[in-house]
Amino acid sequence: MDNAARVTTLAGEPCDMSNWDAGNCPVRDVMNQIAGKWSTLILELLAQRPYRFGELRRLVPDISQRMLTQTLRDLQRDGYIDRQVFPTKPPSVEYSMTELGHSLFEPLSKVLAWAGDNHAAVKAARVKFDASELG
Amino acid sequence: MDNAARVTTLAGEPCDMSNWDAGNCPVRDVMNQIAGKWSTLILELLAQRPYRFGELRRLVPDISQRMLTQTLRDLQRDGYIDRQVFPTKPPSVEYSMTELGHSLFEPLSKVLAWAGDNHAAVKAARVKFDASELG
DNA sequence: CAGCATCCTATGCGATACTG
DNA sequence: CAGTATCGCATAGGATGCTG
Repeated sequence: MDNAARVTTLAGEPCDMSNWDAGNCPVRDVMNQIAGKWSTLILELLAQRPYRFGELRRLVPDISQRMLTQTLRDLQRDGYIDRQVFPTKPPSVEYSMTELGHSLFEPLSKVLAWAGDNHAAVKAARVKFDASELG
Repeated sequence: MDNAARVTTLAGEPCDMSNWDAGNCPVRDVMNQIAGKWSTLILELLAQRPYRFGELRRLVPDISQRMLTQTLRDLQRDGYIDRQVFPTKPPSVEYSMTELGHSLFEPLSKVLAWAGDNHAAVKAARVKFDASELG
């Protein structure tokens, strides 16, 4: 086995790094989506309960409706959330998390919790690093 | 309490969404870094054992040395990895994961494992979604 | 209400060349 | 070997206006 081209990941899965393009490597293919600027926030909200488009917009005030639409579409495309249209007048659209989404959010929520618990340590590391960069 | 501006996240932490800029929201501040194209890959490698710059370069053949340098610097800045210079000739630099990095990688590795386990389901969801977009 | 279309800017990232 | 410096592109994302 060519050690320079193939490595065993901690997840226990061999991953051919000479072909680690986004479509071929599960890690990169999946992470690329949830790595978006707003994806984790939307997932965190929809993990609690379904929300309508306008509710999400109000809950995340600094998102443009362009990005909200696009993020929801991408998450729906990957199977994490469902989109249900109520043909009322005016129409209303409700987004909810799928089973696949919940199963992703289970480990993901641990990372988000880690971020909350260790944000101070990370910020402290940055200050220290930036200080040592001077002089 | 203004429900439109404040919500309780699943992590159990109130997060003022009217001020959810990257520097203020732990989730966004931490995720923004590990969301980079190469961060999770480098973390996955360094979680196993320390590596030198050139080794990482060979293990991830399609990364430019510019991005490898920048990714390593960013991860070091956030306190996830250490950089030790051996003043040999030619010099050699070894990167290793810190305790903070390992504590982050513990939950993160679960997400990466999820990606490996559910990559097929995600790809299937995409095919289904794209098909329903036509006609 | 829940979008889509258009335009524009910021920047992540790659390619190439040079250095202690 | 392990970087830095410069250039250039592709795309993520924001602002604004229009629609069923």
